[in-house]
Amino acid sequence: MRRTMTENKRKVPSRKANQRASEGELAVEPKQRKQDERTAVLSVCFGGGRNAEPSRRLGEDFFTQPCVALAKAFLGKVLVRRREDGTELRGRVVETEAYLGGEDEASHSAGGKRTERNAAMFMKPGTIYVYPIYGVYLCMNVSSEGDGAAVLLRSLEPLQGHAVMRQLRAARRKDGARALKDKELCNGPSKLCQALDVPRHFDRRDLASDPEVWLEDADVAAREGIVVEAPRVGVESHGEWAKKPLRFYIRGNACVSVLDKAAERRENPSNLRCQTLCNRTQKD
DNA sequence: ATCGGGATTGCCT
DNA sequence: GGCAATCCCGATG
Repeated sequence: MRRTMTENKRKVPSRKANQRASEGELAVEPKQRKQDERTAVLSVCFGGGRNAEPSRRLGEDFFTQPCVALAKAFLGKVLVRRREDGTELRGRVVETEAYLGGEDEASHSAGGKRTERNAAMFMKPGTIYVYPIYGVYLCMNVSSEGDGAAVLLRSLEPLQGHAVMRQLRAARRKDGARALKDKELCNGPSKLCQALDVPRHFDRRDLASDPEVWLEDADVAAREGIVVEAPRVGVESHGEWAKKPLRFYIRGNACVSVLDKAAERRENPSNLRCQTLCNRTQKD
């Protein structure tokens, strides 16, 4: 079998490692847990901490809006992952991309193309679309209004569960590699899937009603003027659609995966800075 | 059955 | 900042 021959040589995580990472065998060391709790307290302070509220979960109505509007609306909201042991992992969405379907050549659903893989893109708004990329990684999208349209989640600012996230991410890295900084835990579409333990089989689930993953409203919303609009990442080969500003991120947030300085200057020449939770609590 | 490319990441220079 | 790793999916014959 070819796989067993190459298994040992791989630098990228083996299938076994992936499985391990998603089964939650990883113990959290006491030291890290302590740090985790401290950060969680910070989040509550800065975030407003209205925990008494019945539920901040966003429902179907939220997801039922046009793709670009939803991609922007996602910014500042909090993605929550509840694992089997009850652990809740939280991250603020700081970077998204809109994939419109139809005319959008960079979309998996370009030209209305519908396959087994991308079926979730055509399902009701709020449906999760998880697909594998480059053989080893996953990306998570959420269906919006519009046929075949979906929003790619690109980056999160970790808010709760840093230690678990770090474990999940480290499981796929070289032994002895340096520990990841907080801002590196979820600063990429596949990194956030690893850190929040979002598995492939979440594909076609409903973000509005699923018990293991949901989206929460937050007190710190992305305000007008702090959202940068830039071309999407990694779609270079898709002609004029590659240039359209369909990527959105929170200006100044340290957890954004790829900055576009030119776009930032274009939108606000005065070099405005936005301090968000991430910047204040990141130590690097 | 086979083939080509990809909404990425991590490691090395 | 370059580039290899790695394999699934969809297209094609």
